[in-house]
Amino acid sequence: MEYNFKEIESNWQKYWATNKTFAAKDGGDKPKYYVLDMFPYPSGAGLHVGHPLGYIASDIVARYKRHKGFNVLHPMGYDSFGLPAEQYAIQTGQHPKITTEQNIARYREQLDKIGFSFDWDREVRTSNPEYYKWTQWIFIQIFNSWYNKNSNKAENISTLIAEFEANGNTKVNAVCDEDVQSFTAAQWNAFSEKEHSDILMAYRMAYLGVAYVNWCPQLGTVLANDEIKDGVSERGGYPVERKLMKQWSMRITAYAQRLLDGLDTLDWTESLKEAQRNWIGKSEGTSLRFKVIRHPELVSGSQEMLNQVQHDIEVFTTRPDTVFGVSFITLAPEHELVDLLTTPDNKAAVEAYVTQAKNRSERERQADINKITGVFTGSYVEHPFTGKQVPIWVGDYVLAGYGTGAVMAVPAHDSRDYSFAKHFGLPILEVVAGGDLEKESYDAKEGKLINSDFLNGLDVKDAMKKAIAEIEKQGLGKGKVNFRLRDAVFGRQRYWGEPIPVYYKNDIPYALNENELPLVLPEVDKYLPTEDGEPPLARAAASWKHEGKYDYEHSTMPGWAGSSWYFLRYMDAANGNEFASKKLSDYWQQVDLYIGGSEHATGHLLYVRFWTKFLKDLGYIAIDEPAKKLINQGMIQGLSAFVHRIHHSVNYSLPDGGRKVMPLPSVHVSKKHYDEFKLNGDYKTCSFYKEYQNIISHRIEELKIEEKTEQFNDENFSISKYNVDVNIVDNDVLDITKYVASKQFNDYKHFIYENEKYVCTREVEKMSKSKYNVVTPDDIAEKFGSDTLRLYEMFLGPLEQSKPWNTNGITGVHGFLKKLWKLFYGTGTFAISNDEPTKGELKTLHKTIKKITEDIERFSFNTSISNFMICVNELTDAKCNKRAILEPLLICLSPYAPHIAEELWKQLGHTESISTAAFPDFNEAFLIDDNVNYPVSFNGKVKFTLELAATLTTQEVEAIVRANEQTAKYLDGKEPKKVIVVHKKIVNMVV
RNA sequence: GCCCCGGUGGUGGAAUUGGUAGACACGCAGGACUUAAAAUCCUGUGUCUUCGCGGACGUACGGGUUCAAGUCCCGUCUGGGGUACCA
Repeated sequence: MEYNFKEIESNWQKYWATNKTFAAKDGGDKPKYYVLDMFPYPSGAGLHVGHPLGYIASDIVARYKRHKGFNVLHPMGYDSFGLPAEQYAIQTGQHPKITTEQNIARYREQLDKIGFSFDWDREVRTSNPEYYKWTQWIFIQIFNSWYNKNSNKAENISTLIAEFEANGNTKVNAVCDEDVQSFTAAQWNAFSEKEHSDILMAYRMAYLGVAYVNWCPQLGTVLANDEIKDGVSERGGYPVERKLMKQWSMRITAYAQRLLDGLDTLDWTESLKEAQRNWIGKSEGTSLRFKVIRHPELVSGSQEMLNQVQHDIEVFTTRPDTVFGVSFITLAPEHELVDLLTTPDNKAAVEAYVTQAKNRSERERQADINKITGVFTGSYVEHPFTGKQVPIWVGDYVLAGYGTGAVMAVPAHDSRDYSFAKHFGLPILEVVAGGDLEKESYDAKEGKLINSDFLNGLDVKDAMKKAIAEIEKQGLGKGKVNFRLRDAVFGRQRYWGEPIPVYYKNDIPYALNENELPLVLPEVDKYLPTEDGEPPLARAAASWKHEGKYDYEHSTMPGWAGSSWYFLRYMDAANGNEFASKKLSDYWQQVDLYIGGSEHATGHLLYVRFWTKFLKDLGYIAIDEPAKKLINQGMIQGLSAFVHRIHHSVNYSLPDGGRKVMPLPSVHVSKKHYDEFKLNGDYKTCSFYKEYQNIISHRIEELKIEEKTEQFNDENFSISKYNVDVNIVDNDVLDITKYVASKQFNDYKHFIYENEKYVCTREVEKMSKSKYNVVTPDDIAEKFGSDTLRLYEMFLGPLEQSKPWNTNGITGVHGFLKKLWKLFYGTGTFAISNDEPTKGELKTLHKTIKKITEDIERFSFNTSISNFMICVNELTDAKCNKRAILEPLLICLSPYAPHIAEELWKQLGHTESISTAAFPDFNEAFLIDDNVNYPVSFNGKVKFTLELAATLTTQEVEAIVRANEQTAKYLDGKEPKKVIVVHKKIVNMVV
């Protein structure tokens, strides 16, 4: 019987689904293991061959762990809210729910074909009200929380209110807005409800606040920093501008330090942890206040202005050691003191500058990042140590949102300050020796301090300590830590997302009660903003109001809301009373292995860690990191194929004196000819010229007859390349029949071959429809079967590495499966022997068990495929069809190629799925060799090998090698200086 | 600019702890079977040199440590990814 993969695979897929073979048990004696793939967004294009790469790897681990006696949780679901479905809805008017369902159905069909061992009973969809009910519930918990710096935890807001009622806010140590006023208990108790709400808002972990946001007009929504790439939106590539807006945000910054510290406990790749560290961006330094010098013209102003001018300018610096090098202060254009400090002479210039700077979009700002702009305010501060006057400038290289929005500029030791100073001719004061300030600033944190009063002679490190001590002693500021991480904007002005469970009564936002959840996404007539710019939810029917009268919040949650806790829902997917019961989340704990793309480094993977820590703080779960181990699978790029077509026309004279240009028949040339032409440029000297001439000469002869002319000149010759569908290219060779049959290329039927084949050129590009280089898993499964697809995707190379999809080697793995099949069906019918295996056969088997186990444990799937091949090659050579060998081998193979393994397992007489079989134990005894093949080298270069008994001691080995006749040849009569014998490894003689 | 990860035959890649570089697979060449093709099987295949035995070279480049380096150290080049006025 032939290896009929189609029948085998569809049979077993049905069997697994019917018997719920891979349903996880919520408890039991077995240890648990949780393998998770990153949540897919079901896009309209379906899966291409790159998507399943990680799923195959995680499936191998899941199946392997089952064999190893673990209770495995391996679920799958869909992150089904999102922009593409909504954009499509706007264009077509079709409800995003419908598109989403269609896309999910297509995904499911494709996933099922690959034979994954998912527990589909636990499937979740973020757009499902039973799911987003709990996303909303978590939002409410976050809304009802504040961050207590004393306990270093999020706590219920009631503990904060109790504190306010007892002591006001003077003793509270909380993460909150910068500008909270202090109040006493008496004041608090006298405040109105609105005032209470406003004050609490400054402390809530989910809060409504005014902030600069990234506004994307084309998408009609705000975006988070991680949703913007190169100044344009990640989805769609539209421009983004800065806009001051009232927005729901999450106080993720409260967790900055814990998010940073937690990384050290995680088994994630270093590059991913680095990316998060950079994104969190911790920097240690000090705050420092500069006293503003009263400018006579400003002093004569109003009393109010006078009071405000007495404000100090506070800066944040990581280089307090360079304080004597300060030669000016720069404020961000948005800095609140800019107006007040600007003298009348400078008013016009400053106002113009500030307006222009504020209106610049993110993209413009990035485009002329090297353009230095700024303006002088006319005011000065006093240097805290020297008492000298230091001018105050405004410059947009200073960011309003970071630190205090003001910097002390030390041009000698900061490259940005340096450029600014050079451009505007400001002084550059050297305070750390070692640089050449004519050329550039000296930013390195090493060297001795000079020109710095009490810091002179100190190293940078010591100077920093001393400077901070002095600043603190004089009350000018204090040591401080700053993070680059910003609070996460949580509202989106879009339709297709979770409604934020909040309503407004008398302009005060209230969270819904838990028993009012879910707040179901209402129907709307159009998926666009309203005429006055309100989000689409404002289009909902007039009855969509809380208690029939109060407006609900009109913005929806961002894409990352639903994916920030989905790993918990899988633990208890059907629970209608809780997001997940404590009992089950205690049982499943955290994800043991998480596989997904590195593009989520600073988005999803940061948010999910944030929510996990939050839920832990409130005692809902026991763990504070979502995933212990994480692997980033590499991207699979497309490998485009090109054909090369000659464009050739001749320009000739007609007998009547006129001229005419006539194109010649278009001819395809194979890769070799194209390369040759590219190299020498003159087609007439190329090797294909003769053949080409044969093709076109007919046409030229015809022209001669038609037009009665012989004068051809001004030839125009070029070769261009065209994308050709990669699915009709096999090992770079074009299937001419299919190519000619394809509509697009119908007209060009002339080919110049090489070795009777048409060879395409190839290039690595992104996989996309327009480049004709998309390969779907369906195509491969159809042609070779899913087991081949699974093996081949793994065989391609290390999981983490990015690589182009190239089917050149796929026949190799397919051949391997056929060869395996032949071990059982060597004679044409199923034949298996119950004989005792030989020593050699046992060695082959146990070598394989050992390698496969090691390979899976270190996620090196490509090498395990090679090891299987070696094993089957050896067993084929030994003509081995013994049950004692083949049965354990099938179990080893079943995580990789489950369908064929199940089928042969059944043929062997088993009635239960192979997935229930225990992984074979490896026995060292079968691997011990009697002999060792010692390579003998001279000066490190191997010259010959000697097969010696393994029991020999190093001394004995040395004696034998010395006595060997070949050794004498290489020693040439000399005594070796030294002989190194590494037991069972190598012999090296130094001559 | 800064940070991270790479660079090994014609190709994908292997070499897990410093111990025979190139496993396995593709491709290519030759052969067997076949009327023929497909499929299958066998042999060879890093480069240079030699009729052959053999010899020399060889893991981006230049140095170093070591009996021994793809592997460790220093410097350079180069590809990919992340990030960017974050004070």
